[in-house]
Amino acid sequence: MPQEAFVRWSKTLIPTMKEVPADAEIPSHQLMLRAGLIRQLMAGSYSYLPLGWRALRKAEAIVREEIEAAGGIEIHMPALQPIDLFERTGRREAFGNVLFQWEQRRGGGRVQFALGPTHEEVVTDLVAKHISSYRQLPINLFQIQTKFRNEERPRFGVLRTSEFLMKDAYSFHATVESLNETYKAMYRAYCRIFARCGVEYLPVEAESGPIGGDASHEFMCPANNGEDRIVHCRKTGYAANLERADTGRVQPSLETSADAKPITKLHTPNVGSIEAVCKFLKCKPPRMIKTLIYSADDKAVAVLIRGDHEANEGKIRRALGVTKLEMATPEVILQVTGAPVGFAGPVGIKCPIIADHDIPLIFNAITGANEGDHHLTNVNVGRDYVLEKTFDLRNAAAGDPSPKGEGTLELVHGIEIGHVFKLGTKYSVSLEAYFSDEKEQRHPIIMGCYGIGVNRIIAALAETKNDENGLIWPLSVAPYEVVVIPLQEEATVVDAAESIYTQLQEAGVDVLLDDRAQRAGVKFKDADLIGFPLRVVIGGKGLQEGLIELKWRTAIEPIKVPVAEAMATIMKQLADRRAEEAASVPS
RNA sequence: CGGGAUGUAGCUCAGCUUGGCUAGAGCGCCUGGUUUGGGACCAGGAAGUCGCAGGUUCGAAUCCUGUCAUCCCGACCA
Repeated sequence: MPQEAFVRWSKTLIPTMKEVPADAEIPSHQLMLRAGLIRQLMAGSYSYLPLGWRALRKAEAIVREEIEAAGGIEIHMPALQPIDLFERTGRREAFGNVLFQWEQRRGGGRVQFALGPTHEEVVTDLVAKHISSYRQLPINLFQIQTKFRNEERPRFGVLRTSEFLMKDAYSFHATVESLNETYKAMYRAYCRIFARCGVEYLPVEAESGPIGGDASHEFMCPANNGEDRIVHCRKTGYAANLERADTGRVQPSLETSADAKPITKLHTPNVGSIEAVCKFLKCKPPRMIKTLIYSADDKAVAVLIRGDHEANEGKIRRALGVTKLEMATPEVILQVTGAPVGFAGPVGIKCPIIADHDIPLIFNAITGANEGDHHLTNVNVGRDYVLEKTFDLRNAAAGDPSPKGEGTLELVHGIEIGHVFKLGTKYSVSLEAYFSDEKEQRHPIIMGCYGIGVNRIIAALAETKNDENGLIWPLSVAPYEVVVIPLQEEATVVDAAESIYTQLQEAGVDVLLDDRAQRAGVKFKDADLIGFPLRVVIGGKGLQEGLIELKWRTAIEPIKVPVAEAMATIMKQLADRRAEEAASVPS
């Protein structure tokens, strides 16, 4: 961070709040507001005040350093983009309402604009125009820039906003091997970035699109208020987005159990949902077979899922080998089941059936009777319905075996702070970014893309690193590393504080002087709330004994040092703490 | 977009059920004084078209209708 004019509390804008604003619910939002880091303009739009902006810029600087070390070349592309580019990649429709777009008069005509939600189109177009030979590849271009997304529902303070700072990098390659190499380098850079910022992170396997395999990883910060759900196995280290996670189960026996009770039809008037049936029959959802009717490439198919599980449409699509999958209409359901919605079951249904691995394990199951207002009980595999094999068709759940063969999965919430993705040639083909190889053969350029939500690094830190007194910053991204607090307004105290403050400033330490005419309690409370890593207190009493006081935000007790040794001690402690933080950064 | 809640001073909120004089409190802010190592005290003061519009009424922060905004749950989220 560049050296800047001395900053005194009284000359900057740090509007701390004693009370919790009514609109903020989660800790990061409340604390960032109370500590005076941000202020809301409207839903999903926040101003970054001096402290918040400083933290954000420090995180940004770390991101820039590491991406450059990984071979990234910084550019800056316009947020304002022609809608035409999104038409060409089909993403105008894919983004839908998320894309900010409008039409405006210009010259004699009308132009259609969009605000960039991300820059695959713009960067691919740029590369298409200027790269034509394998000799120019690979190249890795990145920028740190404001992105715009018309989120249907911005929420959680600064965690989900319609305008945010993103580092987006795009790599271009002649070969998949080259892509894999850059992917690995960026993956490593991401680990270093999050470690340096002091934010906990967990790389998880994510939906990978057309390339498959290990083509996509999300970097999650485990947090109770995170919007994403991930499964994690402590024993094997397996971690994946819930959408994507394998469950590690195997196909069970499809034979009818010997002591199966005879099948029985029950009258269940107006009781359609799983919940309602359970209440009516006084049973638990794991004994129910949920029969979901889908239209798969326009053909009806029944998907059997245990009552307490969630169907995973991606897995169903893959098991069926279809591209189009949607819930069937009530008409189709009536046709294949002979009953209104809510009473479907596998027994006697007039369409193909596929079942999740857990279905045959339900002994004496309860399911719809394919007849209005009726359910069947004691339904058993083999005797009452036949399956050739079973599939993994549902979201993983806590307690499932890890796909790595040992250990069990647990479910945790996470804040997505980064995403690396092997794109392949989707954008290069649609935007005609081709290169010629050494034999003059033309190929679409192979791409990777890599995003980091810089605001989310700060928000994730605020969300996960705090205590009842306020925020707790690591040195690396703290708005200021040190706050110097003179407790009285007597000249001796003020002079001593000014002296330390000036020396720290000259030594390159990021320091703020709390020169307000406030009582000690107010200054201490604010310092804790904001979470400056180190607090230097100069008070009349201590000064009489020739002592000043150092207190780390994370420490319980302060350290008292003679004035003459203060600078040396502070510098030493800062160096130690920096080394400590650096030790957690992977090489 | 469906469901729920809330809009009164910079912040937190009371007042609204049962309409009635000049709309209140605490914190913050300004002035003066006393204080001074963990969100001080006393005295005085500034600050609000009660979200907005319409309606009912002699009279509306309060009742009715509409509208806007914000928050929460859900749907959505390259």
